[in-house]
Amino acid sequence: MDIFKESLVLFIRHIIEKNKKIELSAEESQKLVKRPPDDSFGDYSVASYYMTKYGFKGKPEQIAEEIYGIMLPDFNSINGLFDKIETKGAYVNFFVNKEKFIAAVVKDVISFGNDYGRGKQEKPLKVLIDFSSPNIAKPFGVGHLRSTVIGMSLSKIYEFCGHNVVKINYLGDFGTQFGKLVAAFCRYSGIDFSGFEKDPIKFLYGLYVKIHKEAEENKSIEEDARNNFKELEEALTSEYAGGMEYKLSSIENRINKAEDNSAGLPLRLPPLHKSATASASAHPFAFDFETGAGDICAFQADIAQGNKFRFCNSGSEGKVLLWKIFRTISKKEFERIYNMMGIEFDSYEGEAESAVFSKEIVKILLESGIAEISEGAVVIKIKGAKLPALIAKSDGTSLYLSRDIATAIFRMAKYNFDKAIYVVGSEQSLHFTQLSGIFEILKDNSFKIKKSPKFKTYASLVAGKLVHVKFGRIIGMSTRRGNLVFLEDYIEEARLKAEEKLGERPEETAGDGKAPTGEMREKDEAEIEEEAENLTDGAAQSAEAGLKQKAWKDDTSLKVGIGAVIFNDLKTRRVTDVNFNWDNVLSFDGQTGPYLQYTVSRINSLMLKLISKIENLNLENLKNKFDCETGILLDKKDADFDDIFLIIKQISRFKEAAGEAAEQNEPSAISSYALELASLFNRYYQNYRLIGNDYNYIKPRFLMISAVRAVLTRALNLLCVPVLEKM
RNA sequence: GCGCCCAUAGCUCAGCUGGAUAGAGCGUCAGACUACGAAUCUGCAGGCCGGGUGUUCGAAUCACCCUGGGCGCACCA
Repeated sequence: MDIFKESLVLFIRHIIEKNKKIELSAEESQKLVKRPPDDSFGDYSVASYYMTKYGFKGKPEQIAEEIYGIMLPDFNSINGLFDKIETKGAYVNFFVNKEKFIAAVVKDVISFGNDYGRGKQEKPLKVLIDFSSPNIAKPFGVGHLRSTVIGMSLSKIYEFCGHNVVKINYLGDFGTQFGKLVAAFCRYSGIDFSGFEKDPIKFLYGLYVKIHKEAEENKSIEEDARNNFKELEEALTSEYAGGMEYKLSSIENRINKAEDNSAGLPLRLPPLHKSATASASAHPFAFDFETGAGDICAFQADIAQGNKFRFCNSGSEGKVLLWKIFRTISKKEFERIYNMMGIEFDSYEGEAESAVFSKEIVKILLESGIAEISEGAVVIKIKGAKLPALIAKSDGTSLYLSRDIATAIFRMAKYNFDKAIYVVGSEQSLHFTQLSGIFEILKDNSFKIKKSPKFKTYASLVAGKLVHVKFGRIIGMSTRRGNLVFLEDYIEEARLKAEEKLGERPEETAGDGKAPTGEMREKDEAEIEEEAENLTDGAAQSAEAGLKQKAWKDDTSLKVGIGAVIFNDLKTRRVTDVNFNWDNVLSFDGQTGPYLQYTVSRINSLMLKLISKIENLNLENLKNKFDCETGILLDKKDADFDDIFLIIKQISRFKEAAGEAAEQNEPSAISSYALELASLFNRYYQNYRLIGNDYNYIKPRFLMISAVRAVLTRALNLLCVPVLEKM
C-alpha cells in the first residue's frame, strides 16, 4: 500500500473514532478506502453507505455530506499529500497531489527495481503446489499445458508474495493403463522398433492408441491389462518390502522416513531391478532415474534381436523392468519440454510410490471402521454424498483416491504444509471433493485409529488444507494425431508465426538482444559504444554475424511462440472453458503475450537510445540523487503530465494485483494488470516524443519508463512469459 | 436422473467478497510510419449483462426457478 492510501486510511479511521467514540481495526478501516471506477471521480473514495455500520444515519447522499463536513476541518493534516476533497453523490472523493504521487511511486520502483511489489509475510505459509502431472508413456499434450502454466505461475506469485513454495510434479506413472501398454508391447509381434530409438514416447503412444482401439472390440485385452497391472503392483509392493528395512507392514516407518526427508531429499522409489541396485544402493529411496539408462541400452539390444521374451515371459520381473524403462524415458522427455518452457520443479513424485502403501492404508481404515466393504470393493461413506468414495478395487489393487490419500499424508509428514494446491482440471472436482471429505472424516474419527499413531496424526493435520485449483476445458482444439494435440506441435505453430513476423522486421531492429541495463544496471561507456555500432552497421555483417543473427532469430521466435501460447492460457479466469481458435492463438496483436513482450523490448530499445544520446543520463546516478521530498519531478503544466500520472497510478497497483492473484489463485489478475499497464505505456509512447528534448525534460521520463519496464518485466516473469530485450 | 461449473458487444474475454456512466482486445469502417520499433496508436459503430422472480436504498455481481452449453456420477486417472 502506498503512503497516500495509508495516510488516508489513518485519517478516516481517526475521523470516525473521534466522532463516534468507537475503535476501528486497521483491517476494517482499510476496507473503507476504495478506488473509484473512473479517474475523474478522484483517486480514492470513501463510500458513505459503509458508514451506517458506525452509527451514521440517513440517505447515502446525506451521510456523504455529513462526513465531508466532519473531515474538512481536519483535512489539512493530510493536505500535503492530497489536493482536494469533494462529495459526489454517495461518495467522498479524494484527489492526490499528482506531482508528489508520481515522485513517490517512481522513487519506490527505482529503488526496489524488479522487486518492487514483493510482499513480506509475518508468518509465511508453506504452500505445496502440485501441477502439470503428465502421464508417462504419452507425449506431453496440450491437455497438461494449462495445469503446467497455472501451477508454475502460482508458484511464482506465492513466492513473490512472501510465502514458501514447494513445486511438485506428481507423475501419472501408475494404473491399469500400464497394464494395457505392457499387454500391447508383448502382444504385437513384428513391431518395427526403429521408431522406438527415434522417438520412444511417440512409439509407445502409438502402441497405446492401437491397443486401446482394439480393446473396444476385444474384451480379453482389458482383462489382460488388469492382470498385468495387478502383477505389476504386487511385484512392486513386495520388492519394495523385500530385503529392505522398510517393511510393507510398517507405514509408520515410511512416515518416519518422510519426516527425516524434510531436509529436502525427495521421496523416491527404491531400486526395483537388480541391475540398478548396485549403483543406487546408497539410500533405499534414492532411485536415480539416470541409472535407468543402462537398462534402456540393454532393452534396445534385446529388442534389436527380436528378444521380447525377457520382458514378456519371465514373470513380473520383466514387467517391472518395462514399466521402469517407460518411466525413465518419459521423465527425460518431459524435462526436455519443461526446460524449453522455463518450468521447474522442486520434486518429482509418482503415483507408484504411494500405490505400494495403498493396501496398508486400506487395512488401517477398515480396521478402524472408517472404511467398509461394498460389493467387494472398499469404500468410505461421505456425508452429504449419494455415492461413497471408492478407495480400493475388489481385486485389492489401489485406486487414484487411495494413492492420493497416501501421498497427502507423506507430504504432510515431509513438509508440514499449510496449504496444498492441486492444479487439476475441473472435471476432477468430484475426486478432490472426496479427497477433502475423507480427510475431514479421518480427523473427526481419528480416535478410532489405534495401531498407527503417526498415520493418525498426519491424517488429521491434512484436514482442511487441500485446495483444488480447477480450470476449465479447452474446447474445440482440432485433433491432429490420435486424440491428443502434442504440445510441441502447438508451440511450433506459434514459433513459425513468430519467425514469419520477425522476417518482416527491418534489419536495424534485430540484434544481439542486450539489455540497456540488465537488472536495472547501468552500462559502461564501452558497452554503449558497442550498442551504438550495432545499431548502425547492419549492412556490413560478416558471416559470423550472420550466424549469430540466425541463432538470435531462432531463439527469439521460439520465445515469442512460447510467450503467445503460455499467455493465451493465463489471460482468462481459470474456470472459464476456453474456446480454442488457432487464429486467436496465432494473432500477436492486442491482448497477447507478444504484445507484452513487444512493449518491454520497445522500452528497452528506447532506453538504449536515450542513454546513448543524452550525456550523463545514468540510472545509477539518478537513483542516488533521487529525492522525492525536495525535487518534484514533473510540472503539472506539461502536456504529458496527466498521461504519466495514469501510468504511475497503474504501477502503484502492482502489489495489490499480485496479492489478489495469490488470494484467488488466479494468475489472470496479473495478466489483466500487465495488459492495462502496457496499453497505457504504448499510448504514451505513441503520443509523446522524448528524443530531441534536453536532459531536464528527459530525466524524469526516463525514470518513469524504467519503472514501467521493471514492473512489466516482473509481471511477465510471474506469468512465465519470456522477456525479450529485442524482438 | 443426480451433482458441479459456465452464460456480458458479431468473436474472444475483463468487471462478480452488492455501489458511481458495464470496459478491453479481435473483427468491420475511417485515420496515423522522411518520426524513440506500425507486433503500435487515434477515432466511429456495436449491449433488455441468457430469461424470470426475489432480497436490498441500490443487482452484471447475492438467492431461487427456468433455458442453453460444458463436465462428472463404483472398481480409469
